[in-house]
Amino acid sequence: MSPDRPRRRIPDATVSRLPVYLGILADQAQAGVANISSDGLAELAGVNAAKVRKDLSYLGSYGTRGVGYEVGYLVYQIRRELGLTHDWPVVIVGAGNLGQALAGYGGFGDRGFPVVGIVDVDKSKVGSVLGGLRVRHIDELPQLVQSKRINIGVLATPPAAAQDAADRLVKAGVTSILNFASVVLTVPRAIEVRKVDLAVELQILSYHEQRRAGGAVHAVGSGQSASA
Amino acid sequence: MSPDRPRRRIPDATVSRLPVYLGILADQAQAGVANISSDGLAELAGVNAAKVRKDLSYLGSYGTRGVGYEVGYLVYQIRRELGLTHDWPVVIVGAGNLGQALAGYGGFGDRGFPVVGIVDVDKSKVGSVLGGLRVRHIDELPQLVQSKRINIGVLATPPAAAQDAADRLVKAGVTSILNFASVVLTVPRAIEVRKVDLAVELQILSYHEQRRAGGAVHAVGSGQSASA
DNA sequence: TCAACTTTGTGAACGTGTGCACGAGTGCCT
DNA sequence: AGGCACTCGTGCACACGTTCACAAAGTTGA
Repeated sequence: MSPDRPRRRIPDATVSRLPVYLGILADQAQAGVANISSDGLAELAGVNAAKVRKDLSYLGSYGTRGVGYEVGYLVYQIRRELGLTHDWPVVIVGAGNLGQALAGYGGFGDRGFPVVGIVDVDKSKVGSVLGGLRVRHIDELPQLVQSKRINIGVLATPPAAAQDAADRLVKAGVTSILNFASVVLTVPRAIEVRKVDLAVELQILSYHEQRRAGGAVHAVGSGQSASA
Repeated sequence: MSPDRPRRRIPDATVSRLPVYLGILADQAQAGVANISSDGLAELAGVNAAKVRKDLSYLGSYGTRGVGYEVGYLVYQIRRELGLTHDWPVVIVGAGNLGQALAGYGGFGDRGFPVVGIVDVDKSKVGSVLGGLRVRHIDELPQLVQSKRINIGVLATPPAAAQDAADRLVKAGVTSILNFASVVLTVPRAIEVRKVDLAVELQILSYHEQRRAGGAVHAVGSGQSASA
């Protein structure tokens, strides 16, 4: 089966949209929709239809001209390409405010990323239970990563501790890191890091607010008329 | 005041890096560093030096050739351009797992985005106190936004409730939304939305992991061979 | 003062991403 | 069967972002 190897490189921009398509398509499948056009999917995803077609063309997955794409098949193809055919266990480093919330957040396991461990340096936190998981000491990280075959680490420490935690994750054998700390990490080239920084996001919004205020002025005080 | 209007448009890519530079520069200032070269800043930010110079050139802020940039002045300029010369109060919608964590997370207020309100539809949650703030009912949103002059809303509801919450935020007068729900929001064009989606980030990491496992190999092998 | 050295600011080339426009299949209806 | 309506796949042009390379401008030291 699958004699064709869709081993082409997929552009980063496309990779970051595939999960969005996947979510929408899964919803549609749930709702009993069998087929969807690039136009329909584009509308639901808030993007251009041509972009959807081009994105999907990288999958080697074929739609049917005149009809559209078969939702189920597309879901399968995207899952396959994203490596979602099996679960990816993750470990959370940092059992503070954010770490606790992430551990308790159901959205991870549901999506194929079960949290199988949570560690912290602070020994006073070790032993407490979060989201059904006992917090362990960070020294147990290598053992944990090995035994549970963990590839992905979630970094939820304070900024000051982030680099050390990242080093430990890498040394333990993790190859991808999702970094919530407001810090630029230094890691070996082979390690994939994605940063989620709330402060940065807010500051970008602030930029636009400030620009709005300074730019299209003399609407300063009063309310905004909402449209549509 | 300010006879110079640096009113050029700043590219999106640059805007999203300015907060990173700002964080680093603030640290440097704290540490007593007076000047920094584009090279030095680039290294700390993990980017190319030419990029740093081009980014900073959009500020109209001038470095000194042969010396570099004055850290304090740069901090001031970036803060000014990002609109961080005053606080931006924010309201959190959704007092669930994530909303609670965000409310308790100190990083917001510290960075100039004090959480001045948190609301939820669920009346059983109304009245409880999170991070020193009483949870109010979402019906009080318009009043809250008006009285506290809130421009930025943080959406931390379950996916199903997100669009309704967004509509309410917009109607209440909020003009920027930070969306943590895994949903594509439909809002008036004038509203600025930024999405933070943990599931998407993890799926992107998964793609790279999967590629790592399948790519280097020529193990055309059937099904999925567990890797590593 | 002058020469050697450092570092900025930016023009130009290159690479990536986006969107249009249209040829080429596919299904439906007569 | 043939024509029509629909929708995919993609070549092409354009916009945006990144990086190089170098002149201009400054500093330092003799």
